[in-house]
Amino acid sequence: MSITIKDIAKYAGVSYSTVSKALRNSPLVKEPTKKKIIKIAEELGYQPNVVARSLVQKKSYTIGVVWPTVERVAPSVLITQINYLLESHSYTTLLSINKPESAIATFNRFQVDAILVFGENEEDFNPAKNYASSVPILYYGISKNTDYLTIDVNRRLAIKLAVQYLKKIGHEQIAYIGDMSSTDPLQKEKFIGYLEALNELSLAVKPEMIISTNGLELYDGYLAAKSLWHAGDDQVTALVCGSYDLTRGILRAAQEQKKRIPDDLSIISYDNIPQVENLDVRISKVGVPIDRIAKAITKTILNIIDGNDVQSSIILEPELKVMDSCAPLNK
Amino acid sequence: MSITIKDIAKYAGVSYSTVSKALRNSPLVKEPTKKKIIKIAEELGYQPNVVARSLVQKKSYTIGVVWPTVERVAPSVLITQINYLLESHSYTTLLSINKPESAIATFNRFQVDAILVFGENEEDFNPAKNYASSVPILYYGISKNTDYLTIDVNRRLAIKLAVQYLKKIGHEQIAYIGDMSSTDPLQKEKFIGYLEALNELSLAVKPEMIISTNGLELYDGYLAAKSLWHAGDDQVTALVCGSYDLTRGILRAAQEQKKRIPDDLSIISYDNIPQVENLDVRISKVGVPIDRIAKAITKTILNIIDGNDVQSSIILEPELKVMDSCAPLNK
DNA sequence: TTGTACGCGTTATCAT
DNA sequence: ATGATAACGCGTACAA
Repeated sequence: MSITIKDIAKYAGVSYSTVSKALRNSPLVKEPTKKKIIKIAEELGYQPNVVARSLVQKKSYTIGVVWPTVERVAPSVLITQINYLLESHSYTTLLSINKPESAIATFNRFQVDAILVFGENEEDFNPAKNYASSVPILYYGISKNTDYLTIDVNRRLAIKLAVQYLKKIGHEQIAYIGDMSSTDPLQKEKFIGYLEALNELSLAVKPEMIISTNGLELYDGYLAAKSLWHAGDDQVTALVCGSYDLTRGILRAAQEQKKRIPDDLSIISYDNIPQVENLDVRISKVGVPIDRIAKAITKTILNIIDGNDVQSSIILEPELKVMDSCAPLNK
Repeated sequence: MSITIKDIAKYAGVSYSTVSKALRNSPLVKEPTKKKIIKIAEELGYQPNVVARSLVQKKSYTIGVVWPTVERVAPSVLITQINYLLESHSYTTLLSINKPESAIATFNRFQVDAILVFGENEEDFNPAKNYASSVPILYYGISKNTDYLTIDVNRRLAIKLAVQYLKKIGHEQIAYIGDMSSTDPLQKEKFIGYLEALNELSLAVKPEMIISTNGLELYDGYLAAKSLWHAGDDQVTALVCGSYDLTRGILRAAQEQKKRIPDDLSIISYDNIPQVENLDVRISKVGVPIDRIAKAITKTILNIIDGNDVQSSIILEPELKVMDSCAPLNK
């Protein structure tokens, strides 16, 4: 049985409405009384009951996050940052790992102020289902065009930027390593970016320079890099890689094969996260910086809650950051 | 603005308390009225307001899970199962990725019925801090002995079982691959189990047969296995491995080195999860089966909520499941 | 069988 | 500056 403002009131010899005001730091309470009440509250270990508060305020200062794939490591950095940013705006973040439909229902019953849905493999996900929700929902990482509020990053353009830059510094034999095996449309987007870029730059598409991995783990990248070189053709001078973990694997393979970076091979990695620069070689990276994504999502959520107008479909544009892993090609 | 039982009452031409009873399937309401009310509720898309309900019932039918390490893949299967089991008991699971202290405070304000804390690297975690909580807390994966309610698996015995079995079928050169580099006490426990088993069986401890990885990823296992064989000593006839992902890497390395399993090498892997059997070779595994852990945790939580007596420190004992990856040693 | 009234803990409005 | 009181949505004892 936790203690309430009424307990504090009895203790302090004031009415409980005064306690409420004091704890909310209202100017309608005299300084000394306020001090006294706050002190008592602390002593008793008072914890405001959010349930009662949100009942009267119709606001819970809580954001529900639908997180159906705990298994996937990728967006975890993102959710961590969003959690932090929202906290600094005194919002609490709660996650549900249920299926979107039931998670959204849960959050509705909990009267959260907004719901953030992380996209997953399309199979059991379909925003068109139009989940009944009186709470505004923001979707992230949904490739489909929908009538719903979405925010996402431009993966296609990211890879294009990488290819374009490599061409600009003289490379023409540019390989791509990424996961095209899965049904994940997000991965496909990147590959399309690669193909489009080659086309626009009038570079030939060579099948042996396209390696599809069977996953997004380090080892998958390691294998892919080895198979790229196994062909024995050392023509490849530059490489675009679809994710951070794959890049790590590629570096390991390069080390093993005594390939020097960037002397023998220039590399640009997708995933604009700080970790990329902490690898053995400071790798060039492309994509929307993760903190920019986190900020954009947080801001959008707060806007939605405040009833401000928001674009129904926000696309974040990628940035290329060139580090040590790229060198011009001298023929 | 979501709709309430009052809206339904107006619509159905009854009082709202009748609606409340009908929706709770009370026998005090006539069947036809009940049917009618339920139908209307569905049509209007009524969602009971948990906030109001838990205020009056002092029960939210919600379990808070403190999940400070979204990044770690390991326990994600576990939380998924727990979530499912609790759901089938009509409890909702909510996660917080905040630090334990603030997550616990949050869940207290939300009046959850119980809190489940997943242990993490000890650094910023210390149950001795005695977080103020009027809600019962259950800790999982805390190695330290505390006064708090804990439930955990016996990792040390698990590895011992593996070593003992290998000895029984004739092996004497038994290697161990695991992560001893981190400060994670859970990993250390496993290693201690290995050493104790060797001692008890009067087997020599050979440093070259103990490979410490620098992580728990597939690639770490791959590297470890290679370095084990690189020593050129092919004396090792059996191997105990500290985790599922490491085992996957070891298998890859074995494939590459044309080592046959179990003919050239017997393997037992820690982590008693179904996935282990789906690898190229059906690997023997040891540990507490994940669904048994999930069931035990769920049951304990429900017991705590119902006010039943629970052991303050529950230890789950491991099982060894021998599959294709072990063969007797014929000298 | 159905309706009325009260309380859960809090905030907000009005009166003192 | 402080206190009394009505709401928020729901469940339940009690009255009808």
